[in-house]
Amino acid sequence: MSQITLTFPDGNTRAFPAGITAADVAADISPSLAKKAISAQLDGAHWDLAWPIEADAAIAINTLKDDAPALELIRHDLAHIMARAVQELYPDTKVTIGPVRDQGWFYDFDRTEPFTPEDLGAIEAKMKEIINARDAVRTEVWPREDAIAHYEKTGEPYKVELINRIPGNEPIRMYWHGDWQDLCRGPHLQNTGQVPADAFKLTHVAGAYWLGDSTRPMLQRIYGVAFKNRNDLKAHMQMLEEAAKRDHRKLGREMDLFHMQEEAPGQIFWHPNGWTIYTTLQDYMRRKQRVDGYVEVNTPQVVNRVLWEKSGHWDNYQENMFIVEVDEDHAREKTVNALKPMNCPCHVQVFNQGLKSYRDLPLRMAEFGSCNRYEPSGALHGIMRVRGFTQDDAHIFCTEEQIESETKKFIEFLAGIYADLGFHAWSIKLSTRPEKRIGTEESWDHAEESLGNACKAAGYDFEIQEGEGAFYGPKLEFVLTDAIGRQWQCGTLQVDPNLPERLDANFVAADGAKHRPVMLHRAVLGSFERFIGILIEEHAGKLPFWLAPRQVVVASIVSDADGYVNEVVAALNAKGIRAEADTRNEKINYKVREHSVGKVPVILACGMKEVEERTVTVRRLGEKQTAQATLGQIVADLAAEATAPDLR
RNA sequence: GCCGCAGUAGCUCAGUGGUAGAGCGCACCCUUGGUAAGGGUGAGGUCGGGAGUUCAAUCCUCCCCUGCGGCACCA
Repeated sequence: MSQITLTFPDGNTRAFPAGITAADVAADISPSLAKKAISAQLDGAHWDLAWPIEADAAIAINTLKDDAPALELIRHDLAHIMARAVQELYPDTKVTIGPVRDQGWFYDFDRTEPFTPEDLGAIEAKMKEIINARDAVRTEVWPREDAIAHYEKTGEPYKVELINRIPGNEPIRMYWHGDWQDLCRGPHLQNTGQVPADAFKLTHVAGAYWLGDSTRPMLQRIYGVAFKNRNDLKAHMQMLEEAAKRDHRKLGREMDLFHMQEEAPGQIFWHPNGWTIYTTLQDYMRRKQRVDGYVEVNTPQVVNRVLWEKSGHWDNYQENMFIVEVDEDHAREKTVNALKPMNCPCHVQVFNQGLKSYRDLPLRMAEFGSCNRYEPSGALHGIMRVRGFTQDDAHIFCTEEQIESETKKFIEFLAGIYADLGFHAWSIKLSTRPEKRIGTEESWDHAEESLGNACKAAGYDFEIQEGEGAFYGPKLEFVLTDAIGRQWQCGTLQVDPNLPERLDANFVAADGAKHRPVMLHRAVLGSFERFIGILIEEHAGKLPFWLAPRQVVVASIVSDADGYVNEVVAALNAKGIRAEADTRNEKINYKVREHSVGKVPVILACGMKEVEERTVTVRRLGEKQTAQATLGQIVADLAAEATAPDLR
């Protein structure tokens, strides 16, 4: 029998017979390791303990202490355990796929009856039984035809389809624990008992299309989360509670920011408090854009279909547009218009007015463009995904040679804004040419290279998303990470040579001839509506002072102080600070609680002592301690604090 | 759009085949209280919309609308 050499993490090497398993290697090291072992890394690849090793390799034995492989295996085997539990409880159920995902896994089932929340409890109990049975996991590589025949016999058509989709050179691996059987590439734990029985939870059921294809059957997907121990599970459940507390829909109601109602689904009724955030943010963005060399325009909401036909939206995007038909007097046919779903075609119209010279480029044309899109009903979500919204949109008309420098300039612009708004963790993704595309390979090469170079020149790394670009050009996406670790794609920059072509935009170059400009579609926030939703969740409603809709409440402790309270409010208002008086017939405890719950950053309390000394007692949101300040001092301090970051 | 679940007072929710209830909020009164809910009284509901079953529907059935969780979508 031939020998192989395995190298251990400490650098030692040993010879073993070829075909030895990682389990044997672990047992050879120590019986305790053999028991604790869950899998191995073989030349970096995740390797099942039971798989034979046929060649020289670097090997490391994983135990539950190794987070990544441990969680991977726990979640993966729980998917199988859940599928077995489901089939034991509901034998008419057909299994499909069940991958590891996020903090857990899901498994899709085909069953006529819907799963109920009570069913989840029963499934969870059955899973615990299976774990406690400590059934050994066994896998075998089968010939493809045998596996297909097996699943045809057992009535699992989805498995047959999966096998047919596995590339020909890959082994068909059959999996068992107990008598239950599944198809799976592995690796797996040694037995079901290695899964912690108290660190997982089934979370919810939802519909999901087979293979993610909306033309295929809708399956039932059960989601679960799993960790290495009970405490981690508990921490995860607490994180979910925290996210629920931060939900902008809940805070929006509590802080009286906005509401939505069924006569206008996907559109927002902004209340005074919410609109204050909106306009404060918009004023800030407008100042930033002016400083950065943008011109601002405003273009029509309702535009005849003729323009949308020229721009290509009518063909490609019609089902997402609000169509407005107008029956004009004596007209044979109704005039057909659409609410603009985006601003770019209108911006080209502005560009096309008059003759443009190369000296006009780059031309940075911004609009806080109100757009309406008929989003699918299932996509709507609070103010994050709506049908009526305003983008911080701009189009940079430039030459191909200017793409790189304009992109670099934009990245720096965006970085400054994210920093001002308190977002320090963000990353860039570069989406490259998709399979279905227009344009020459040379222009794609140049555009992709320009975007990549611009990132590097600005000092940022980027991740490539192969084939994810738009059909007309590559794009950058800017992704924020929020306070509780969630990611939000906000900023974007897309290279577009297509629309100038379709709408016949041109400029006179130095050679005296007409040339086609390139458009860079770009946004920093994305939409104000969505970004404000993100801000609310990021700060759990406790917005920075300059953005807070109600910045200060001045509260009287006794009614004899009411006059002085009004004087303090007037002094603050005179400096542009959003301050209100609370002179209601309530105790100071009550007022403090109410305004704390309402996320007012500063409460100034005034009793007779303050009236006599012409001071205020300052209480900051989230702080138990109070401080004294003179009236003049607090007005000056808060005025400084209320200044937007770009004006400091 | 698809699958599932839900819709009762401004908010959070309970409830019943015989036309509804709590807490908070709101209004008024008492109370002038020093940093997260002082006390009392009162007003407030076409039980999401429509149709059906029934002597009788907020409750049962069907259709629609909206929301929630996913999926698909996000040019």
